[in-house]
Amino acid sequence: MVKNTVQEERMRNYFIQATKEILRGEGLKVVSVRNIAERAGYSYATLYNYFGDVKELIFECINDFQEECEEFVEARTNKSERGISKIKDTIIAYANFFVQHPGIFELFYLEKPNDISKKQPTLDLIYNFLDRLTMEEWVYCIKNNIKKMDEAERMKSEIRFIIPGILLLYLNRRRPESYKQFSAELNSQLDYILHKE
Amino acid sequence: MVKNTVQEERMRNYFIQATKEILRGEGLKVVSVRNIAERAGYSYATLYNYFGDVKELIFECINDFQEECEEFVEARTNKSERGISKIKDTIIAYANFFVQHPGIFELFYLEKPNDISKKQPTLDLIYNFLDRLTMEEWVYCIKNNIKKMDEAERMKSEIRFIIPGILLLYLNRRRPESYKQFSAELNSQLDYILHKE
DNA sequence: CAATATTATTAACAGTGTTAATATAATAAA
DNA sequence: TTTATTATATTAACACTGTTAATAATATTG
Repeated sequence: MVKNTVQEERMRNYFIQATKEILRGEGLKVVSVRNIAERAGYSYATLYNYFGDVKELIFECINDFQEECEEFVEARTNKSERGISKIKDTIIAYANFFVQHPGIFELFYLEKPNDISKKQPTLDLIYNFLDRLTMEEWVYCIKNNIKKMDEAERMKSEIRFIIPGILLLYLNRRRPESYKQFSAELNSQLDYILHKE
Repeated sequence: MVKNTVQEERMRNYFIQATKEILRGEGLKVVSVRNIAERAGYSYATLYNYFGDVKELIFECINDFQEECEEFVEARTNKSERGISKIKDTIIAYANFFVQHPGIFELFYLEKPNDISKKQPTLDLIYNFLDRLTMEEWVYCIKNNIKKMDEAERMKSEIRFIIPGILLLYLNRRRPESYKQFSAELNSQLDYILHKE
């Protein structure tokens, strides 16, 4: 029984890895049951022995990608000056991760699960992801009297919405048109949000 | 030649109206070539005599829906107190339009055209839509020294990103979980953005 | 080794967008 | 008015999509 579960988990992982490869490379639009299965080395119907439907499989990738995103951000901010400066760098790194992997942005924010109620924990992870990435530094800021607690909360909630917003418009609507403009806009927004009052 | 163009425009409109009906009712996921054509009273292949592909047709609906949204907002704000108060009401009405028509939100912000370069004017319309809806009141605010020009610009650009962001998370990720919470969050964000400094 | 239970595969169904060949309708010329 | 031409609409077909049921292959147990 235990052994069975291990094998089952292994199989699930083959499909998850295959899906991740396609998502990272060609993007969400070329993710298909037959496509995934071929890359995993199995028939398309085999997939249904391990996942209820293809959306379930696709959403499984979110956890893995969050870890990758975390590493990506970590690698780009570990030398940042502590406090607001590091928070800003973290958010910029977070945004750049999605600019480099627009397919993952689609997965995180655009793709709808078949049964949204079943994916509540995953949706919560997405919603609170930036909070989690910056939490340590916010604590640092409050402890060192750089920001007050309610001030920090306000900024966090503003950032929670503005980052998906600016990414949505840039990645999905090409506004602003160039990365340079996007980057400048993001920088300006963050400076304003983080330094006011 | 002229007559021909008129008829052609009439035909295009049959398909556009059919598409709009489906979008408003069942949403983007049930929009299909055969579905649209049936509702328009034509065969599915006829559609391709008037539109290059189905995405082109779908994007044609954006103009019409913008007008509807404008009327929706107008009807809900014509008695608002002029100035910041009316700007806030306008933005809330704008958001509520999409809450009541999530399919139209998908169309405006989520759906990707086949050839994004061909849809630049439409994408610009979307990007500047809220600006257009609030422009008159911003002018009013500046003229009456309620806000300075650069202050107003900052607020406009903040709103440009935060509104799609909060709508994206609520409509696509069910965060926050209830409309009441969403509404409170939106209200709080707007108060903060519009009244600071 | 034989019987059973698991797991993987193929075939099929109902969809999707799109194109080419065909049928129908409207127009122009005789 | 009848014929020839052109424009428009329709059906058939192709290559996809997700999903399920029946079948084939494999592994496990008696």
